[in-house]
Amino acid sequence: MNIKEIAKKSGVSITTVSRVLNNPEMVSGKTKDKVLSVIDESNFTPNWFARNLQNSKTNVIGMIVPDMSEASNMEMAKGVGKISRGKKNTVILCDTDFDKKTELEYIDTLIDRKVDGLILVSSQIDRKDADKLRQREVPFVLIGKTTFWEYENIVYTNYDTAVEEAVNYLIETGRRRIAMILNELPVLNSNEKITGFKNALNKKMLPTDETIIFKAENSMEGGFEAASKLLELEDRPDAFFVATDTMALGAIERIKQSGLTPDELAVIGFDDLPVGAVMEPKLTTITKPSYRMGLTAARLLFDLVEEPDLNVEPQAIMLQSRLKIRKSCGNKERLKEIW
Amino acid sequence: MNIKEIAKKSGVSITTVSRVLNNPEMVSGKTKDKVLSVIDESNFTPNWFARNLQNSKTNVIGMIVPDMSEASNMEMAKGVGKISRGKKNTVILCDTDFDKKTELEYIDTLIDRKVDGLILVSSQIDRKDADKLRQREVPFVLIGKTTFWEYENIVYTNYDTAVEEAVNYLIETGRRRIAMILNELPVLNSNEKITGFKNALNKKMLPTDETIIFKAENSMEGGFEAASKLLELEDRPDAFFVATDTMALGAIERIKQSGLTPDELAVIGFDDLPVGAVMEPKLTTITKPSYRMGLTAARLLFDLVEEPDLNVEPQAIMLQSRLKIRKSCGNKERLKEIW
DNA sequence: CTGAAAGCGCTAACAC
DNA sequence: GTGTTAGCGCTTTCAG
Repeated sequence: MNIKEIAKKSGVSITTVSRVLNNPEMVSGKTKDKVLSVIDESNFTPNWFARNLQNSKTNVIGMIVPDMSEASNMEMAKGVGKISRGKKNTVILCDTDFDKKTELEYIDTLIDRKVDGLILVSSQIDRKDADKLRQREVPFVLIGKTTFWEYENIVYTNYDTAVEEAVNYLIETGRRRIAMILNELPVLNSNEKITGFKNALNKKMLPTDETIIFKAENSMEGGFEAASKLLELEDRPDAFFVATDTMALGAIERIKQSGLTPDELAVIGFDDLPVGAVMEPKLTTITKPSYRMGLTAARLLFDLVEEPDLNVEPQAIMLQSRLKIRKSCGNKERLKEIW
Repeated sequence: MNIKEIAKKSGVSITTVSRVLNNPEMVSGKTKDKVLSVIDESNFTPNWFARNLQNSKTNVIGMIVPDMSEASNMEMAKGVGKISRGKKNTVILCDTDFDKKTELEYIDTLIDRKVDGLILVSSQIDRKDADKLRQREVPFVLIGKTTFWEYENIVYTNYDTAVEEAVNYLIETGRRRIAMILNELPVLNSNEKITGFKNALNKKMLPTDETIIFKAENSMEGGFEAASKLLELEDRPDAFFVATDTMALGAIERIKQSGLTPDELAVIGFDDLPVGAVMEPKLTTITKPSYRMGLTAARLLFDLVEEPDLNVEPQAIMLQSRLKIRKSCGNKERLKEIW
């Protein structure tokens, strides 16, 4: 079923059918109705490829994430999907498994597919890659900072200051030897967390002890093992800042085995996984507005797609992460806990 | 940059260029090298739409899931992505938010986009929809049973007998009044779990008490509230079978508040979320091979895509779910616990 | 308001 | 081995 047959059945030219589809206001009421009814009963939809051969928009956007099994990435994807659906767009979602080469390959494939725009989450591309991307004239929006984010369209959250706030809280509630358990990937995100961590210590004139900053795999096992090593230290820390809730779950499990209480050893995580609210002790964590970051990034992208000439300054939009204090830090007396 | 320019630069016809791209064995070594080098330095990639206008394969498959934030769905997606990537295919992933209308819309859009095949997870389509789909000649594979799965290509797991096994375990360890907390969505999956539940009771000649089968929203809050109501019953159950781990987390939180121990009130969940292994008490649950289901479904789909004429009988592939016993059921003496 | 005709970039008969 | 040419299904000038 193609436009030609529709034209024949309706007794008009293919041009007219095409216009009914694309510029209905140019067609008289009667012919329009006739053509529409024929289209309807033949249940015809125009060939997408033929259409796009003429180089209009494809109504497809690409989204690349490092890991689909990370809940926060999928929250973002839901946000993006929400907006896209409203715009009658589809989203191609790709998972790079944290591999930069894979990311670049996906970008190529997607551009081949002539996606109208790209959303890159925790991207590993560098400035050169970004410049190349710009030459290809595909608008793109980053979620999460990259090495060169200053003049890009980007939606990010304040990993650094959020961590700083958390560590600050630990210090203010009397902790003096604070260890960090850090996810290795994505690198940048991890670096930012370190920065926040050190800033907090510096500002309070506390020494930074690099030997109690542990890198670990972002899994419960990773957290468990890192915690094990930290607990065996002679000069045992009195608090852990753990850079992801997933690792924090493992760390807490290990701490429970050791018999230490939150008052003896505080733990703060990062991500606000739902489970943190029901575990024992409930996990103090940092909550990040993933879904809203997805919404925001998609809206920004569609602005770029729809008005490519507007040529506004690149937008850097920061959405706030914030500390959620729960029992895993002890201090019952000063605790207003939130589910 | 198009094939014509490449042809001119290489001093050959466009046909030859096309052949270098698609049937290199038909071209002599020298011309091939020449053309390839030109292609390379012009960094040209053939227009995907023009190519697909001739109706070959698009190398894109569609995958539709009810909810991207469900971990098991994303495990499946990872499995599908793994296989697709090996086949140089891309995957369009869509989230229906459990809405049948949305699912049908996505199916239409994807077919419009001429995807080579479709993977439908926990699909809500009925036999009529499936027949329509078949008329459109797009191969599809279901993951998880539908209302009419008998003669379809499908990868599923034994929700019913897995639940039966779990409930059986409860009975054999002395539980007599077993309540069920059930996710409402996806409906079919939920129905199967009920079947397994009732079968277990029937086979042991225990009465089924419909008043202690509670439907709940699949969230921790849903589980928490259902558990609350169940705990207030005069004739309090001595075990909960909770149809998802997420709800089980909420239920256990509520039970802990009540002070009851696993020996007084056993809980079994379903899904084997990683967190179940570190919570207190560790959650007895049913583990489902999501990733492998994704792999298997994708392999099956590509078989259909690559050999559409083979016309083999539809394949129904069952991958086994199994019970993982941990402390949330009490019975310390008979427990071999697994992380 | 409508139609004829020229492409869009590529593939695939069909010749040579 | 290579080139000529006719489409694929649609949009878009350009003429009526």
